[in-house]
Amino acid sequence: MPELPEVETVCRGLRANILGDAIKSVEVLRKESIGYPSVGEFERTVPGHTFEDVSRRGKYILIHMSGQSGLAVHLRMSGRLLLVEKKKPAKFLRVRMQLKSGRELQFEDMRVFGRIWYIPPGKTFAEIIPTLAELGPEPLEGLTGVALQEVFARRKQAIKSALLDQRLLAGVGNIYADESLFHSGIHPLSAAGSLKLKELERLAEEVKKVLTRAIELGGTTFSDFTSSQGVNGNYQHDAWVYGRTGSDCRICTATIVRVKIGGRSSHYCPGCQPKRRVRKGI
DNA sequence: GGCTTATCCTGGGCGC
DNA sequence: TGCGCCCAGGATAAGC
Repeated sequence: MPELPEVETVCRGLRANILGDAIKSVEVLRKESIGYPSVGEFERTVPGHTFEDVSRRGKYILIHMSGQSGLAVHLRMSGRLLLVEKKKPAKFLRVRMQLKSGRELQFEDMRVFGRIWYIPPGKTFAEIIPTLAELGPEPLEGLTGVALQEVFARRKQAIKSALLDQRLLAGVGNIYADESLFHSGIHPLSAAGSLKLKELERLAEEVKKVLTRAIELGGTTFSDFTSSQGVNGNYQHDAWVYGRTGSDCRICTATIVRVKIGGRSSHYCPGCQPKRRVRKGI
């Protein structure tokens, strides 16, 4: 499940390998994978552009190209952006871009939730993808407890749900939300707006630590994610609660529990994350 | 406006 | 072995 560390890992891989290369031709194998413009226009317009830079905003990969144009990619659930030397057939290949270097940039996506947008000259990424403008602060750009206090103010929803809301905080997904809450000792059902500044300061630090650690390890590979070179991440071996339902906590030996919060699986340790100001119901 | 729930999609796991 | 059901989850729309 690509979250900020996985997307950052892909961006770094692309930045190190595709700058200066150019797109020779494009083939869209699944029309749903193209967010903008139409498939026909995408295939006609994108070829000929040179890759100039790669950046990231939240979970969006932003590829800056020649002529003030760009490509935005969201991997969603199962998307993979792969740079391959040989044109090997991929089972879930949705979009393929042949590059002048002879390599191919492939977009694989088993569940077809991922999207690629072309950003035409004169337009900004946010003009084509309005949700980009609504994203919350970047966790790795100086996130503080005060900043969290501002975005969570008066919110009654569970802190777990609030952390997943990209308008409040960009880039955090299910895995790292669970891990950050565990390291902060905060119960996932705690009302977001009820947390004290001291708790939020610790949460801000743990979010940064967890994300930084995950980036160092190349992301998490539970099922679908690999880097742009097809290399699996290693964070899953570092997880303390995510995917450890029924296992003993490594700190207090209580049993890790899994509950549904906002329709998402949430993992926590009842010993290390005691209930306080917990919302009614799940 | 805030919050919850349903929907999209498909492979894998599980029970029968 | 094969079938059917459920689950995973990011983003968004719909509904309360």
